[in-house]
Amino acid sequence: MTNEVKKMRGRPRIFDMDEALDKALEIFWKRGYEGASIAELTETLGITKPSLYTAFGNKEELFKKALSRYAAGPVAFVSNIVNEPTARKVAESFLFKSAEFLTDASHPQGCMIVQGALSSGESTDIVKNILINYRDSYENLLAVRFQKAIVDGDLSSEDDSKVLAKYLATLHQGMSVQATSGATKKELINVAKLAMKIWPS
Amino acid sequence: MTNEVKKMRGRPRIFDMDEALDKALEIFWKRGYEGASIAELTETLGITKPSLYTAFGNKEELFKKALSRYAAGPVAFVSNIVNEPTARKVAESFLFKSAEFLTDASHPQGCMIVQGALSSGESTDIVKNILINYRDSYENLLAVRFQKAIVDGDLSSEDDSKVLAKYLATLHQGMSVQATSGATKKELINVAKLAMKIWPS
DNA sequence: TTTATTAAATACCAAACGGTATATAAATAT
DNA sequence: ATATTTATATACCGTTTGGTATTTAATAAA
Repeated sequence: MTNEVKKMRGRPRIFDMDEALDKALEIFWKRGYEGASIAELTETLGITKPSLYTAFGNKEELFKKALSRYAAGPVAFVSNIVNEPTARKVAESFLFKSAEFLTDASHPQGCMIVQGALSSGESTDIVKNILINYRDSYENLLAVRFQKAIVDGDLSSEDDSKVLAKYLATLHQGMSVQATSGATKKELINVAKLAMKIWPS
Repeated sequence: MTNEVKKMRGRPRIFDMDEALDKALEIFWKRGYEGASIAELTETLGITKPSLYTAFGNKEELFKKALSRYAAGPVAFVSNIVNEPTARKVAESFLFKSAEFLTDASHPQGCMIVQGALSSGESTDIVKNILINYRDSYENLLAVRFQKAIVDGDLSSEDDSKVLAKYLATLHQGMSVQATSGATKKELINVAKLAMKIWPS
């Protein structure tokens, strides 16, 4: 029916926005929000500053878009984890997939949502809070899933879904720091195995 | 014998270096290396830039000195933890004291050694590596202690001292991120309690 | 009292920061 | 063909960055 290629009005963009966004994502992932300079971004994307600004708004907007792409791409697996049949499988999947993902050599080590803006100047408070919300959000996803497991009888009513979720989130965030510092996949898997020994059922 | 007050040669320094270092430490702790600007540092210390530079060298030197002070002061307890009588007490002490320290309202939340320079520009690679070494160093302190515990019969020969140490270090680093993101002492203590359930002996 | 030494205060530096004004080029709509 | 729209490229903006040259003040040694 309608043509796939939209005929836009003005001069056509010379670069692919999604490809550019992927490159920007990699810079932000590696450098953090503050550590990624517009200069490095434009060089890596192969475009000029005005092109970057007309396409993405400003640095903060670009970061937000790269972050959305990160959430929908590399770490999309987290959202699916809650579909595992048991709470134990959810926890295992979360820890082991984290260990693998965080040390994967095909992209920067560690998690962008964890390290994107931890300690930085006052000017980055907005970005810092966005990342805090993301972290809270996936921790909450786990907590809700474990609460359901308690109702299902999969976990005991004496288990604390929120504490279990925070335990996993804490491990994930710690593993992210470890990965950035050079820890190997093997080491993190061993940590994950050990961590799973607390699992109640 | 020798006088306590050294009579220095030139014009006397108008400020106390240790007090200034404490203030600098707090800024670096809160902002990270990159996020702490010379402007904020001089304002907080109440001294001018040339005074800061003659007293401490440059930003990197000041950071290193603040970091030494941090290691010898706020987190000195970590070095003493290995003196606990059993491996279990070492682990408990490490996790519970971390939970308390990281959320203590009397100073910035989280650990400077963890968050001082995680993701940042290329120019901070030296500082990044210094912090990695600090983290490796205290993880190693724990590993050595647990190896001794294996020899003592306090831990089984089937336990892996390095994995146990990395497990604790990972939790500490994760708790640091949690503390910075607003987690309470109570929440982190619950995580620590849960984490201790894996303990082999 | 002079000299040497060290710190203070003011003013300044080049470079990098995020961001834009201006002009031009390339497309569609009329 | 012309007008409109949007992206490009070049050059520029003020601000902030970490760091200093220069002068002056305060002490101890000679």
